[in-house]
Amino acid sequence: MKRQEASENGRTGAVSIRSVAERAGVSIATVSRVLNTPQKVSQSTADRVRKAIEDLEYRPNLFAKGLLTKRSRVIGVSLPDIHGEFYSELMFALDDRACELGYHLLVSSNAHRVERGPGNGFALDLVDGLIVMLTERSGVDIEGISQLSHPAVVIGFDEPGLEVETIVVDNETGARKAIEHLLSENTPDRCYFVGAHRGNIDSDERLNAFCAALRKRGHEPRSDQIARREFSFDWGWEWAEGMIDEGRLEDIAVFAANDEIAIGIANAARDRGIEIPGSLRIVGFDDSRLCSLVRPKLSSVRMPVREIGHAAIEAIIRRIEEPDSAPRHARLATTFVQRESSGGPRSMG
Amino acid sequence: MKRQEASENGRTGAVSIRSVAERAGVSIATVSRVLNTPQKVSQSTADRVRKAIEDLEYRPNLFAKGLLTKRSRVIGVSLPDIHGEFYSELMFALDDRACELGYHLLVSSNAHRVERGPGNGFALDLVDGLIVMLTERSGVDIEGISQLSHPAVVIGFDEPGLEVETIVVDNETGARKAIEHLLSENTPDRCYFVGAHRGNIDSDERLNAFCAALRKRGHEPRSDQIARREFSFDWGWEWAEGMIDEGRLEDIAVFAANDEIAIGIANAARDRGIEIPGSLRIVGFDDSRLCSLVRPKLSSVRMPVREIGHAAIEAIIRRIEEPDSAPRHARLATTFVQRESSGGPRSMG
DNA sequence: AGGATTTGTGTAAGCGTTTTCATGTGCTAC
DNA sequence: GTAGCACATGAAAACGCTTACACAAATCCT
Repeated sequence: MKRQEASENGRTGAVSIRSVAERAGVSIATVSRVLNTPQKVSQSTADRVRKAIEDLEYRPNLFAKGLLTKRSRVIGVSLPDIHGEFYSELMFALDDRACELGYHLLVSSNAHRVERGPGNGFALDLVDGLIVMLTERSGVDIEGISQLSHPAVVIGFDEPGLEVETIVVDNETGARKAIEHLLSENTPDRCYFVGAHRGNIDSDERLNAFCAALRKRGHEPRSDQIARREFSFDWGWEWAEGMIDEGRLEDIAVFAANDEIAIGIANAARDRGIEIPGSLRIVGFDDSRLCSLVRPKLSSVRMPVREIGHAAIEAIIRRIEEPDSAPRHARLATTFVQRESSGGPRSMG
Repeated sequence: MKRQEASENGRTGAVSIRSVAERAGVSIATVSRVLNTPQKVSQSTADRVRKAIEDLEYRPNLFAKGLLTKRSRVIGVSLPDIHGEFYSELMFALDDRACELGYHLLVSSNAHRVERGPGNGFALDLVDGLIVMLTERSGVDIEGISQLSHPAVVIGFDEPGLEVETIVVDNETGARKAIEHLLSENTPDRCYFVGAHRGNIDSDERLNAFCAALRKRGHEPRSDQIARREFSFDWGWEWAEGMIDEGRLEDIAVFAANDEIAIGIANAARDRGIEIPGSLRIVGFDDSRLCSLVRPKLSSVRMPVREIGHAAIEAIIRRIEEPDSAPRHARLATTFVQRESSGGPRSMG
C-alpha cells in the first residue's frame, strides 16, 4: 500500500536515511544515531525519528552500512559432502543459535570454494567469519584457513598448536564405552571394526579407540579384524556377505564406524538367518534416527550435533567480536546408547 | 607473506581498487572496467591491470559494489522445519546450481524470519531474491511474499493466478500409480491412508489422489480409512497398533503419506507377526534412503528433490535478472518406485 | 585531407551509511 | 556574570566502488 513511497528527497525511489531525516526534521546523523547509539539522542527526537522510520518503512541499506563498518552479521559455513540427518541437524543448530544472536548463515557445501582468488566463488568478503567443517585429514589447508582475512572456526579437526579455534568430537569416550560393552560378552579376538577409508578423521579415531580397547585386553588386533572403505550401507552389506561366505559372521561382535554400515551388516546378516544380537552383536555410530527405525534397534554412539552447532556459532561470534582473544579448542563428548542390536545386560530405548 | 601490503595510497591498510590503479599506472575507472567490462579496455592496459590485481591479491569490496549495483549475488532460502535426507538433498541441489551460476545461499530455516520490519532478522536486504518453501496451507502470507521488495520463488504451494513464481511437485501422478498398484490386489474398501494433519499441503494432495482412485473404483472412502496426524515414525506405529488391537491390520493395503509413517506401520506389523507384503501391503512416500535400508524394502513414491532445487535456483535467478518476465509455474512429476513392501507383480530395486 | 566516428582513458559525481569534529544550547559553579 | 562543562545536534568527510561524461588519439569515410 504505502510501499515505495516517493521520497521528498527526489532522485531514487527507495527510502533512505535521508528521507527519514527530512520527514523527522533532523539530520541524517541523528537518524543514524537513533539506530545505533540511541543513548546519544534525546528522548523526544528519538521518538520523532522512530515514528518517521515506521511511517516510511525505512530499512537501512546493509551495503552502505557494511562498507563503513566492515560487518555484515553473516557467517559463512562450509560443509563437506555429508548427507542426511546429520547435515540437517547441524544446520538447524547453527541456524538456531545464529538467529538468536542476530547473525545469518551463508552456506556452501561445496567446500572447495573456500579457496580464495579474485573473481571466484565464496562470497568470502561478505561474511564476518567462517565455519569450516572437515572430515578428511588430507587436503586440509588449515594454514590457508587460519590465514584468511576473516576469523575462522574449524569443526572436526584439531591439532596441538593450531592458530584457529577448533571444535571436535571426542570419538574416544563413546567408542570406548561401546567397545567395552561388546567386550563384555565377546573375546577381543572375535571383535571387528568396519569403517570408512583411512584418512577419514572420525573413522580413524574410532578405529584407534577400537584397537586401544583390544590391546588393553592383551589382544593385538589382527588385520582381518579391521575393514575400511566408506560410510555406506552397501559397504556394510558387502563386508557382511564376505564374512558370511567364509562362515565367519557368527558369534562375533562388530563395531561399525557409522550407523549405515551397521545397518548394512545387520540386514545382510538377517537375510542369511544370523541372529542379532544372539549370534552377531552390532554397535553403530552417530545415533541417527535410523537406529530406532530398524529392527532390532541399533545400539550406537551419540554425536552431540546440536552442541557442535551451537558451540561453533558461539565460537565464531566470539572471534568476530573479540578478535584478540585466544582461540579455544573445544572437545565434545560422545555417549554410548545401548539398544537391542548389541544385546547385553540392561536394555533400554 | 605479501598479505595486507601497505597501499601507496596511505590511509587504510587494505588493498583497494585505488592501490591497484596506482600500481598499474591507470585510473580506478580503468581497473573497474577491466573487472566488469573488459571489452572496453585495450589489451595491453588490461594485462597490466590484471597483473597488478594478482600481485596485490586484490579483491573487490562487495559492500561497495553492492551499494552501487544493488546486487550481491546472494539468494535467500527459507525452509520450513523439515529434517533429514530431504533437507540435505534439497540444500545440495540448491547449492550446486547456485554455485554453478555464481550465486550464494543465505539460509534461514526459521521461516518466521521472512517477516519484515526494521531491526529484525533476515538479512533480507542483502539478498537479490528469495526462495521460500512452504508445507502448510495456513499462514501462507503469499501476499506478503509477492510484495517483498525482492523477487521471490515459492516451492510447494501453487494457486491459480499467483503473482510469484512457483514450483510444486505433482503429488497426484506418483500417488495414483502407487494406489492403483495397491488396488491391483486389494479391494478399495480395504485400502487405508495414513498421513499428516489436515492443512499440510502434500499430505492433503496425496489424500486427494487416494480418494479419487477409490472413487474411480466406485467406492466412497469411509472415514475410518483415513487417518491423519503427523509425518512421523511414531504416528505410523501408533496407528498400526490401534489397528492391530482391533484385528484390522490384516489383508489390507496402506498408502502412507511419507516413508517414516510407512516404516512405523511396518515395524509395528512385524513385531506382531503380520506378514509384509503377504498380509499387509504398504507404500510410503518420498523414496528416501530409508526405503532400501529397511526390510522388507519399502515401495515409495519418488520426489524429484534435485530437480526442485535446480528449478528453484534457475527460477529465482531468472526473476532477478529479468524481473519483467512473466512468473512461471512449474509442476514436477513424482514417480512410483515398487519394492518389496507392496508385493505385486514385477519386483525391482 | 578534413570532418565524423570510434576507441581508450581519466575526472568526478554519487551510492547510503557512520563518525569525527564543530557548534550551539542550557547548566552548574565559582 | 562568566568560565567550564555536558549534552544534543548538524556539517561534512570518508568507505570503495560504478558509471556518465568529457576528451584526446586513432580510425574511418567521402
